[in-house]
Amino acid sequence: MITEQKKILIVEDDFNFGNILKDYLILNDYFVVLAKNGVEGMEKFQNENFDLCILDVMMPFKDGFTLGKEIREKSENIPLFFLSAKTLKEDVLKGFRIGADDYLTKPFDSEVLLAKIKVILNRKNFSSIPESDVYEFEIGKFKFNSRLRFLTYADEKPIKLSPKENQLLRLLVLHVNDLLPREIALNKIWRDDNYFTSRSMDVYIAKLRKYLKLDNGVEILNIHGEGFRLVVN
Amino acid sequence: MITEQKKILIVEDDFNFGNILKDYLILNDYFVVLAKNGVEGMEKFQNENFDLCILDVMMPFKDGFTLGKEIREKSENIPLFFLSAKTLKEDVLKGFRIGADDYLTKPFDSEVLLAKIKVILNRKNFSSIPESDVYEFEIGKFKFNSRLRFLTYADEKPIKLSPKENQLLRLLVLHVNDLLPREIALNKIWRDDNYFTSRSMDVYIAKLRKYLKLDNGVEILNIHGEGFRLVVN
DNA sequence: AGCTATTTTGATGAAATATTCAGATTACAA
DNA sequence: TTGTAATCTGAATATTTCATCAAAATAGCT
Repeated sequence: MITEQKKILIVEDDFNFGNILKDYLILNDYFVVLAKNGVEGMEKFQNENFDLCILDVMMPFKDGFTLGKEIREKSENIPLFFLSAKTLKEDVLKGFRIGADDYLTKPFDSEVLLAKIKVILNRKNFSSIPESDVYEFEIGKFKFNSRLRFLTYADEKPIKLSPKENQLLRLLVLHVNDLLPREIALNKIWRDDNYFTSRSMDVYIAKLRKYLKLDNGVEILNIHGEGFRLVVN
Repeated sequence: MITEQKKILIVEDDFNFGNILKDYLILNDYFVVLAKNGVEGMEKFQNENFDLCILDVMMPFKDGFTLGKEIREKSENIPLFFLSAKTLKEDVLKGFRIGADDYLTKPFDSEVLLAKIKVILNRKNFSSIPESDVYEFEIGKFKFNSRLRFLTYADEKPIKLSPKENQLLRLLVLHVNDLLPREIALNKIWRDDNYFTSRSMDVYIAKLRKYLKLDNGVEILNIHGEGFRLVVN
């Protein structure tokens, strides 16, 4: 499925509990990053792009509330759950005042947590239909629709692109006439940069070249050791 | 105050409890309507426009789950809370499966409920998007009424659609000629995205295709790995 | 309760897509 | 020029996703 896994940050100092939770969410098809304290949590949050954060409240050095507040300052919309053994009303309310979307008291049922995660991620999804995303391009005499995955030459009938072909062509177009570094493409499309993914990418470059041959003002050049370049004139 | 009061529907058969809750929310600047059973609740829901529904689960005649399901059929997006003394995991999960946004077990703290209400009503984009209540469509030579669940080809006698067929066709029409991502359809109609719901959706696509075959200017195309596309020319 | 319509589940095969491999060719650097 | 690494591309293989059918389960109705 091309629909990307949602990425969840868990910050939890209890190693065991954190890992169980992590495994459970992974099992349910989420991409999970586990940080074992507030400092590390903030670091990960800054460097990666998450769809949801789950924070333990009681942690040494930097507690969950403080971390939550910092996260809210950086991102006012990211869904935020607190986990805590503190069931005191005052703590719960504090969590919400900070901007939590929910506050789960330990022990909680993992399936219930999962249900809540789904609810909130779906809501976010629907509200932000990325209408602003560009998905129609011109490449010489081609028209390229990366949403419908069509590549159309003049009045010919559209060529259907596979997801990978489509993603790769889209990246090339976004860098048109400029270098698209191998590394970037591999990490974005294959989420990994190794010998095999690199070979795979070569195969897709070959396929795209075949399609683009229709217009000889368009070609994909290789920049040895660097990446590829889509040139249009 | 510039921001209009949000309108909340409470359905609760316990007269005392219902009124206390109502007064508390009014005190906190919400406009509140209290219905004392499921039937009355549905009636109010149909005739007025609410921003949030809070349903007691255990009620005579029509229980909260049933009511919740009916409300969800009418409105995919309206926030829905269940209140219940039933703390059993299975009940909670059932609530979420119906499409609840939260499930509060009695006794609960009113301030916590208030906090949760605020969170959900403040969620960006959500309070104000008027739900599309269009229900008459043309699909090539077909007329499609998603309220009556009829699909009519020219002057033939109308085909009755089942609820799921109807919902799916409606989503397709709303995205006509454009991609309807699997994920979106599954989350909206089945409230879950997994292997089995996905198989189920395929079955319904097949059914719809069979109906739509009458007009060969209309078809449902698959975009591999992405979703479906209703094309009309 | 018993009947009917609807929905889910599971299996199977087909189609589409992705990866891997092998043998060439090309680019680069010493 | 010569050796090595990088790239190219066709073809074989593997994997994922989709279509279809029929049985089982569920929900709705009288």
